[in-house]
Amino acid sequence: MNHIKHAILKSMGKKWLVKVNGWRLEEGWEKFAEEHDLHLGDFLVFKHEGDMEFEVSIFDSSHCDREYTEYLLEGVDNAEETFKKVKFKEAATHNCRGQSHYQCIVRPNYISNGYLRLPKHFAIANGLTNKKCDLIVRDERQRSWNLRLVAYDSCVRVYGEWSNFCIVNNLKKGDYVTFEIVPYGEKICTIKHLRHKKSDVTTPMSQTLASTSADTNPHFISTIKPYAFTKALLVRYLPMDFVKSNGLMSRSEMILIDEKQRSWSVWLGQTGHQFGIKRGWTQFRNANGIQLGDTYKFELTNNGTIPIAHVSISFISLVHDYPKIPIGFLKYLKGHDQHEHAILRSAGKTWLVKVNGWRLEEGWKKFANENDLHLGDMLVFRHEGDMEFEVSIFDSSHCDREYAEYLQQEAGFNNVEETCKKFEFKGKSNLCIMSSGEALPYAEAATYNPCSRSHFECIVKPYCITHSYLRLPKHFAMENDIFNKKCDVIIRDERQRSWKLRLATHDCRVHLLGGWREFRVANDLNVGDYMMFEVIANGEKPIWKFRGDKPNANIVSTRKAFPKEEFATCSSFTQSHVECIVRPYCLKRNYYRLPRGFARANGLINTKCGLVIRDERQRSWNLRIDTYGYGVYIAKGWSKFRVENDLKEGDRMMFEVVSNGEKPIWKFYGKFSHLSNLFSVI
DNA sequence: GCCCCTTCGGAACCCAATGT
DNA sequence: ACATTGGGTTCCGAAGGGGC
Repeated sequence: MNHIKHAILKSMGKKWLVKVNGWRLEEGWEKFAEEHDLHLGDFLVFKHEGDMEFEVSIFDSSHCDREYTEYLLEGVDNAEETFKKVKFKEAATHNCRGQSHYQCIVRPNYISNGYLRLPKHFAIANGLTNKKCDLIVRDERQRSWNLRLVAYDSCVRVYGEWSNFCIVNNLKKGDYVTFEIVPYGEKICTIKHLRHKKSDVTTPMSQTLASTSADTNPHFISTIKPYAFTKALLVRYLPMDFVKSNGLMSRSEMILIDEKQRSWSVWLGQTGHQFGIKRGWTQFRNANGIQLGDTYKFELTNNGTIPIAHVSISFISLVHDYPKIPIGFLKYLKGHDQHEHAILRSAGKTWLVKVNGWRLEEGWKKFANENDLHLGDMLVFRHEGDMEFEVSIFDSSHCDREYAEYLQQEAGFNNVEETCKKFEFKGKSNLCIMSSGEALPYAEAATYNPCSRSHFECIVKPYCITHSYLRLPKHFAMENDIFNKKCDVIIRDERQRSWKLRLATHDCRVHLLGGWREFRVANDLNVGDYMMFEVIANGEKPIWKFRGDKPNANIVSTRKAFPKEEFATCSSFTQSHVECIVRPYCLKRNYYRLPRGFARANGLINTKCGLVIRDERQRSWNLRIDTYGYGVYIAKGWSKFRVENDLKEGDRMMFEVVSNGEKPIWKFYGKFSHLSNLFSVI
């Protein structure tokens, strides 16, 4: 395999040549990703067809093959032909947003006002400005509402049955809803209500979480016991060997990530000899509809100060219970609802499975057992028509099970060509996931070294709080080619939450904005706090990792050496006085730069003239005032003055303008090492 | 359904410190 | 002597929110 330099990716009848460097897809991959509009959370299946040619299937958040989804949008109604292409996957993913999507948190006035206001960018992107037209909103249950879209006052609003829509869909303050524009005739456009769910404080709208890792983290599998339904304050016990082996006894807080990738903050604590979740469990249990007897996997994915655990239930139910065909896929099976059975095919064998209300029932367990399904396995169902599905099974090695078994038998295989014929592997479309510590291919994970990646460290400045952006260091911007680049950036924080922010260059500086405030608040960043951003992937949508704790020695920015109260290096308390601090450059160079305000007030802008400075002991020095570019300086004679007054870095001094003629005369009030001294003089 | 005031986000500008 | 960089301020349009 090492000699292979290129791979050919095939999708939708087209081919892309991609450079292979070791085991990494490099040159050409970005083009492939761009042309397929890949998003974070999309899921790819690579089927090797020999000679490094891969047929790539792309799955998006609807659980359905992208190609088929696009086909549907075109309004084609040839069901049988279409079903030949249909696939769905049974795995948690996240949502991706495009211009035709609009996501918002429901505000109280959305309901009380009786209208919904659409953001301008969304309205423009979809040609809804300057338009008055009828509108149909269809919800997840295919119910329709007739609404009226009205644009005026630079706003686009939706009236009509909006109130009814809110009531029937039980929309409340804090819920978030997603709309997708679906073309439907000339004058009527359909905004399709995709979904709504309660947002919680730990899950801001902008966040989209990374998927869980491969099956390599400490975990245990258990069932929900009756005590999980007792009083909220009682401990929801964790197995003690798990607790001890992972050092959880010393922790008081934990983040649980559920299958919808929502994060939940819970308190840990001890009761007698038991240890477990004290607070927060009830909310987690209720929100996830956890029932007595449910089997679940508790996987510790990060064991930092605040450990992070992924709790999954439906993976297990795939094996022990009866799986349900995803809602998103049901619409593609229209016309097949009279079928009582489905045929599943895998590895050349077939299983007859009873279908009840789109749930796979009788026969499923046999299929699961005979295919030895395990927690974390992923299945891809390809509908071949007439409710016959070809099922591909992927295990935690990311390889098709059939192939993995072959590998085991043929350990140390040499017949690459023969093997590759059967080979399929899957990978997250986004390099972020591929390169994250947990999800790296194993060989790569072992050599993962964050220090080798491009990163920058900085301190939170006051402007970061008062303004909604962070300026990025120039060297970092150049190094990562983000100068003059306008794009989204995904930042994954220490709690494994992902944030979508934006990069933009203004005034020759690259800014991190569009969600900066939200990110800062959620990560409790305040003036003086340390921050480190590390580049994980640097494509069209860069992905960075954020760290808020300093890994080692103090990091002091050059400007940090002068705390906030000293930042106003010179502040003239009247036009004729100036207080100054001796900066390092004043010692290295033969000049001192005057504050522009003071220079302006005393007519010194663009001036070159002599200057006399007298001290309190009536000693005097002849100096010169000079103008270089934008600055006004005390130039010639400065060094002598500095030495004779024994000025050192950090010393404060004050000058008073005595006369302002052709050769100004200033009075020097000596140096003050401390602010208090300065005040006593004033 | 319309209007108007407030708040927010972000682009542009100003200025000081320091690098070359 | 000029260039570069970083921190801070100002201004203005867009969005939020509430009254009628």
